[in-house]
Amino acid sequence: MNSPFTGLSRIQLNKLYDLLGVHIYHFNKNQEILPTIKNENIIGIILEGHAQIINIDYNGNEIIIEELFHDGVFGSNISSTNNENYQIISKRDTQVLVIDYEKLLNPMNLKYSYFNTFFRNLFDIINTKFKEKNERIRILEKKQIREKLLEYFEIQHKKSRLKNIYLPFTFKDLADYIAVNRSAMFRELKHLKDERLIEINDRKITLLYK
Amino acid sequence: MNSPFTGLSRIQLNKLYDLLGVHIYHFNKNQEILPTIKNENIIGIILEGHAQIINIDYNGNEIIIEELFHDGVFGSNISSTNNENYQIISKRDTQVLVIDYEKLLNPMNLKYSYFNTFFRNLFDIINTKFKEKNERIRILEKKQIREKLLEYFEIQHKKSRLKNIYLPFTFKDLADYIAVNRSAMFRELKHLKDERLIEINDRKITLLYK
DNA sequence: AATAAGAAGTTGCACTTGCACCTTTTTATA
DNA sequence: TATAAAAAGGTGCAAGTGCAACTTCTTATT
Repeated sequence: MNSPFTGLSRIQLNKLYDLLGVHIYHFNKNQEILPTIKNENIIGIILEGHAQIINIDYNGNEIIIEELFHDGVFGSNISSTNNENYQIISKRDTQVLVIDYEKLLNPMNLKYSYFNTFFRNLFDIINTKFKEKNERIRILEKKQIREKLLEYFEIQHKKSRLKNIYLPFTFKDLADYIAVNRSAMFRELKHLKDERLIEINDRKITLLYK
Repeated sequence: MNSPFTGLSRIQLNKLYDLLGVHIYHFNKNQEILPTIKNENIIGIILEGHAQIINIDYNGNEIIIEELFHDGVFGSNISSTNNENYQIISKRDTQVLVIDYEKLLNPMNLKYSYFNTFFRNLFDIINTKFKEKNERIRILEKKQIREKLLEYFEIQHKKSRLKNIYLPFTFKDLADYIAVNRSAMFRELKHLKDERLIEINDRKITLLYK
């Protein structure tokens, strides 16, 4: 259910490609994706590889907005990519499928069952992304680092019901994700450790209060 | 294009209601909407009135997540409402149309052109909301109040291309939106005024640096 | 295996912010 | 139109945080 192509046969997939007039682009490691594919509104799907949506503010700070892997969906209307301050960078060899947004919304498409399947999948994926954005906002709304961390733990805990949280990225990335200074975050993590609320082993965080 | 029902005739609308087995609920001012309508996954559309999605954290602070007016769309998968910390409150007499999410995603629906029109509209609305969330994240990521304000001004300015920004809500709401202390925000607004970067008249903010 | 690059971890200091607590002004409601 | 409630505006102070500047540890890359 996490792939936009779930429920489509190989034949249907080819028909879909024809219908939408898709293009497939190849990128090497550390290439900028947007300048190649961007013409007005598009939706991109990562067929293979790994890319990051990165925001660069006017101080030159880079913030990872989103990680894109196999079947990851991005686009001017879906992700934060319709702004000059955003880049998408391939982190290794990456294939990207590009669909024109206008072609996607052509009502004529709706005659074809394979399109409707695809569109429904896309709808579901975007809803999932939406939830993830809301999760992040819930964290960012918190005013203190401690509260942000505890909210992050809370969200992860509710997903797995486990006391252990395995960071899917580095602590530096976590600091970026909750939008605080890395050193200040470490200081607060130390406080939480000292108060025996958490334990940290590599990227495993154990919630002792759960 | 902002209504989920754009492009549908009255007859088609009734067919759509039948197909999706919708329910319409009425709320008076300051009633909680979710307890009445919530059973698992739903999508709600405000037919008339005004409601707010509100988050209440463990300190009892209320944060307005979203304002919902005529044709406003919310739901467990679309908005932040699938969490016990969220409430939707009607701010005046309000009519809400409720659709079961599972029924919405029934592939059989796709045979009907009026459904496909509706679904396409919904897709577009959710994409718009997605953009709005990303805008807010861009603000919340900023570490300082000044930077948050300037980012907020920047986003509003890019939309209208005007030097004047008209706040769609109170300054208190703005403080909540950018997730900072109200007094601290006022202090920073004062600094910006003193430096002659902005002027404030009621809810009109003039950007003197543009 | 050597070197470089990045992540993890720590600390002092200055600046920023949240918070509590005011006053004044505006808006809503009996 | 009187009264209450909410918003706007302001200030001192303590606490929290960003930032710079390190060291140590781990992971890539030649």
